Amino acid sequence: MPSLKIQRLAIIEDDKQVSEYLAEQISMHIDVNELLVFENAEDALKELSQHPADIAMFDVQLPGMNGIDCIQRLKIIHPRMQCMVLTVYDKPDTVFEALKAGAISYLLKSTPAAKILEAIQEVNQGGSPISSQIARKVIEAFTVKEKTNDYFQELSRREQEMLEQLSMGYRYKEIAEKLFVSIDTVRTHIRNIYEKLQVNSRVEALKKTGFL
Amino acid sequence: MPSLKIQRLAIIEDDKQVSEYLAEQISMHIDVNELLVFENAEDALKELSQHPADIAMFDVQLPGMNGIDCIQRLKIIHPRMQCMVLTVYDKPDTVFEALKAGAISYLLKSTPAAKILEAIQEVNQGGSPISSQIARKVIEAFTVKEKTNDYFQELSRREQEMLEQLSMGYRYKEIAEKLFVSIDTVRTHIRNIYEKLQVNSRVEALKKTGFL
DNA sequence: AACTAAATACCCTAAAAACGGTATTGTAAA
DNA sequence: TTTACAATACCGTTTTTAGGGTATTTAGTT
Repeated sequence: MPSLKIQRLAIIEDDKQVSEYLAEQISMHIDVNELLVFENAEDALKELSQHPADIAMFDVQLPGMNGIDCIQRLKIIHPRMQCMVLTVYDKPDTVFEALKAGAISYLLKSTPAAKILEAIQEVNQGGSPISSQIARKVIEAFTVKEKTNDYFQELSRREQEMLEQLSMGYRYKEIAEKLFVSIDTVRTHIRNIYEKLQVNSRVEALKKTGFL
Repeated sequence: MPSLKIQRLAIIEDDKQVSEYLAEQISMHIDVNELLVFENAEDALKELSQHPADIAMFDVQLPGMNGIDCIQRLKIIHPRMQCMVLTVYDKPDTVFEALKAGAISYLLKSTPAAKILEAIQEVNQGGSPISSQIARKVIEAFTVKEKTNDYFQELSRREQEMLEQLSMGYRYKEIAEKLFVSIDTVRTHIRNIYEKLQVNSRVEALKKTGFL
């Protein structure tokens, strides 16, 4: 793997043994200009808000603010900062929270050092290394989520058109004009859509059919 | 990694060079009882429907039926069969189709042999190895909730929360209850959101902030 | 100390959406 | 041919949203 240079890399980890070992391994094997180590999320947030790192590796459990909340805040300010999570927690909730917060990599601490170094390189090259146990959880959640789009198929052609118009933010009156029907026809179609989808508002209908 | 025994492993690949090389590598390094090689999806489907494998590795592009359709059919009959995809395609659509069909692993053919062998072991142990480039696409699709949208950033923290609630399909009354404020407060926030975003309906607001 | 933005809350009105029933026409399937 | 459904349309009523104005409190900034 070609080792691209990394400008600034940050480690946020309260266990000094871990952070020191990581820092040592990283500086030995990876070409990093600046290597920052923070012992808590607050310090990291303060510094990285001002001067973002290219890559930041977070522990989840930290004294005070946890790593995930810290990622969330930092990603708002610096969306291009690549945040990795390195933790002992493999609970699905924690994983999804981290990914939702903007983490691009999720590794378990049981991962051998060589793999972690490899993962840093992969992140630097636009990859998204995830422990395979974690990946399974993500995929399982993903497949469940994607299946719901069958609802759209159950609607009639005209109903699908109506829903598309709704997704574009038009009002009943506007839809009626665009599709050359009366406003009551639009009403009826949408009522039937809600009935079929078992919802009672536009946003719910759009959610259920995958528009949202 | 402890090498658990694999009873039946199948390779579905039309390029004989690839399949022979894979078979050789696998039989050299992994403890497999039966190693089956199929040159097309039809043959694999016929045999594996009757006698499923523990793990099956599919190429996507095959003469006749493609690997993904084959996985889909097989997973209906044998849900516990672990299907891996090994392909040159990293198009998001192909990846999602494969995962939706029930594939539990998605690797690029550029992956070195050692990694592929490792991946087989991981699948055998309940993991879900995915090339890190692929993982990024999955994660990005999974976290469509990218709040890096400029308009979204212009809103205050509370306004962002309100918008999130709207995106979940809640009514003002429900939002008020959930966030422990009066319905009038919700109204005011949403009025201010519309003002800032220059829109005049929920769906427009959700579109503009990237929720839709 | 004055200013500002954010969060809270109340008032009112008009427009839009949701929910209900019913009916006609055409077309396609049983 | 009867049934079923899709698409059209009209009649209601109630609830929800959108819009406007105004005001208080708190926290942060100048």
